[in-house]
Amino acid sequence: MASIHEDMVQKTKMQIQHHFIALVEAEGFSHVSVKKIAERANINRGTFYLHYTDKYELMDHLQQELLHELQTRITAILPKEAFLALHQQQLYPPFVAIFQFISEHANALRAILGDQGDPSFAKKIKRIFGEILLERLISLHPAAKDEAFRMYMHAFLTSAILGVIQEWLENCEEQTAEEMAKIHFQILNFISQLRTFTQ
Amino acid sequence: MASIHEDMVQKTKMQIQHHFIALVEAEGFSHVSVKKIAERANINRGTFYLHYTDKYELMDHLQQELLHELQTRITAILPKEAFLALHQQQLYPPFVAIFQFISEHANALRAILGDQGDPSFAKKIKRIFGEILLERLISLHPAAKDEAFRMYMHAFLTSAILGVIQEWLENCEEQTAEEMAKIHFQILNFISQLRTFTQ
DNA sequence: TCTTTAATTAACACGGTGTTGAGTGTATCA
DNA sequence: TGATACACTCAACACCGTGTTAATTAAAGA
Repeated sequence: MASIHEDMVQKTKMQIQHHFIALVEAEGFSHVSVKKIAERANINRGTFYLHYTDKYELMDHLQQELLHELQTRITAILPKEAFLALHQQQLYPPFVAIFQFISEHANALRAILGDQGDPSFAKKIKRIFGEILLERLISLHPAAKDEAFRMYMHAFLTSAILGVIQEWLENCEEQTAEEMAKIHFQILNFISQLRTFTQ
Repeated sequence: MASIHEDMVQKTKMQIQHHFIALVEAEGFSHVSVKKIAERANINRGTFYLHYTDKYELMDHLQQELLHELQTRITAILPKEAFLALHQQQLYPPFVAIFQFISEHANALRAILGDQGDPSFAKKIKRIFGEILLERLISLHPAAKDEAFRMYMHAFLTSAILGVIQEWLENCEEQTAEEMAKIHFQILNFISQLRTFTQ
């Protein structure tokens, strides 16, 4: 086992994935062709087809890896503790960890969530955010019995969170993960004071 | 003037646009080909190229029309009056008008903003929402001097608003434009009460 | 040494692209 | 009524990326 053949396969796959990400980030998924990937990765076009059937399957594979990693990190968040930290103006480490993960995979995420990316991936991320984090929160509201309200509340908050992440990625992570967590807290504070400012 | 030739051109362009929208909604922009458009619209493929150089130019044209219409409707909103209406639990007509416009062009917007749509269009809409509506609001906050905070606050709110619109489009507008305006108010109320619920 | 396996190479049919040149039908105008 | 202007049709063209195939090379392990 662990033969050099398997190592070779892994190495080739890494090559393909790396240059695929770079190409999607630069030109957008729709303009990426198997031919270009092969040229950049210095492999024969036929070799690509030994590992993936499609550029679509490759994208899928990449997305599922990222989603799975994200999911485990989001699951680690305990809403009560998170809000406790918010009130005490303290950073909540599992929250920071998510921004760190995003920072580590900024290239891939920028490619998928960027201007020429895949809206369906954004939707999957929103679903994960929502299922794990928001359901309990939203259900506290009296209007939450209303199916429509829950649905749009969900869309509002998950889109907002993802929007901030996308903005961060676009700015090439000029802020550190800690700063992003702080900014999120500031935003939540601002929103909860909206009434004061507009009266 | 107003010759029958010009009428014919208009009719053909309408045909092309209509079937283009239907195809993008059904299969996603990347899977739409000029060939398919021509087949559906019952025109010769060559005729398409008499009017547009590309499927990309066609998409661009469609987007610019929608953006321009949206912009005029958003400009009609006066933030002060809007928030006055919010506090008085009243509907603000220019706000409702925007949801009506979206409803009227639901097919095209679903195609462009949907799962297989164009993320760059979403970004353009966010910019319009932000430039016209949010700048004055955000600048009221003490932390607004911080460039980064303004930027992310902007991303947060515009993404949230657009997210609700996208959810509405996905549900094939089961809610009326008035209901959507109400739901937006409910959401803002909920957010401003967040502290209460989490204490 | 012989086998296994990843990758290479070149060729193939297929399908969409964008362009061309010749031709059709209809409305406008002299 | 006949000329002409114009939108559109039709068929053909070279071009490019796709996905598949069969034959071949190179390197590792038994």
